[in-house]
Amino acid sequence: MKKIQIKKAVSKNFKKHNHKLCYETSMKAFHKNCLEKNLKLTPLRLKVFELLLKDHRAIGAYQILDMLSKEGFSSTPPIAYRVLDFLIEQGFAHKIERFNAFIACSHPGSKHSPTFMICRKCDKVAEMCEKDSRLKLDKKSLSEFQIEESVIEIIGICKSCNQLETIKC
Amino acid sequence: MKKIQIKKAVSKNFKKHNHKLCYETSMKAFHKNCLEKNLKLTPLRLKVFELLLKDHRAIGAYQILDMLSKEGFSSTPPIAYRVLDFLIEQGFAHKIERFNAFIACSHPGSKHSPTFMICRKCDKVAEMCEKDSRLKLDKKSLSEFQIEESVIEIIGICKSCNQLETIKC
DNA sequence: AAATTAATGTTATAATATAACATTGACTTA
DNA sequence: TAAGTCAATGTTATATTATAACATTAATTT
Ligand SMILES: [Zn+2]
Ligand SMILES: [Zn+2]
Ligand SMILES: [Zn+2]
Ligand SMILES: [Zn+2]
Repeated sequence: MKKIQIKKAVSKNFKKHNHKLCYETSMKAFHKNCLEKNLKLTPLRLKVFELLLKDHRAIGAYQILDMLSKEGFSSTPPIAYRVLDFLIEQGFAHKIERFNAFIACSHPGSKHSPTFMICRKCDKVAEMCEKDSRLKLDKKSLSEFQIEESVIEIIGICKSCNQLETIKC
Repeated sequence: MKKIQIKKAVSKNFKKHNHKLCYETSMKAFHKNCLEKNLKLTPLRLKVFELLLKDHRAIGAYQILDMLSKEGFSSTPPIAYRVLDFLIEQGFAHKIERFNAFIACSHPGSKHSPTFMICRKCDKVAEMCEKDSRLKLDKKSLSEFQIEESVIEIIGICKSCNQLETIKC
């Protein structure tokens, strides 16, 4: 039986959608990847990843610590930063540099340089897939600089927030 | 008499070059812009801009404070951050988000979203001009997100550092 | 000159992140 | 299985980056 995969644009993150499906798909991929790469999926790592998946919003390390504390986990700074390091290193999460905050990766499994769209009204974040975001650099620059990674963060207003604004007026 | 402007690629920032010329050109533009926009070019602002222009490297706020202190300026954190805010707001400087550090703008005069190439060996930074860096986003994303600004930071190894490495081997 | 505002000065503290070392628990391997 | 090893977590302390709030000074306007 063939799986039919309906490809959804990243902009769904900004709208109402079946988030349970998002969550479950990501969580399944997380489990699968950890198994394949023989990475230890500990309760702490699982919990932090769960928090990062909550609602397409980036969260700060200290917010994570608060939530860990409420759930009975130890919650001193290194606890959060170490798990975040692990998740980022393994390609399961990203840091949003602009906001010193963290979010689950939407295309997990290998390290990559993401492009984010970030709504400054609702704070929701969408990670674009590579084919939807291409940085075109001029030939000379490319020849003189060996690119290793990139930070691309687009800040603006998502359609939902924009429409709300229009209605208000 | 027509001015002949020899357009230099940003990659010059990574190489030996006539930096006195860089410095003077930028400083002249800073003075001119402040005059035109009726902005107060105070000793403090001038000094901070000067520091940011030093050598195509981004510097942190607390490094700036150290240097201000050595030059007899007051040097508590708000001193630096306020001047940096002014310079960024007016389009004379940028923050490199990835490193929480600041650098003079290479195309000053109006606010814009820069693209940086940053060498992780020598820490030198080059701000690309708009025509040399274009972010191509897919149509759907563009139609569903109103872009206001972007952070684009490319990290890698510059040609000079790369050659040094090769020679070493 | 008085009033107003912009810029700078100052004190305190918030927010983000890392260093260094201790403990625990799982996995080897003898 | 007991000893040894190593990865993960726990803990304390501290470093780094940034802002809030209010005071003073200098420039500009009235
Ligand atoms: Zn969702
Ligand atoms: Zn990703
Ligand atoms: Zn610029
Ligand atoms: Zn270099």
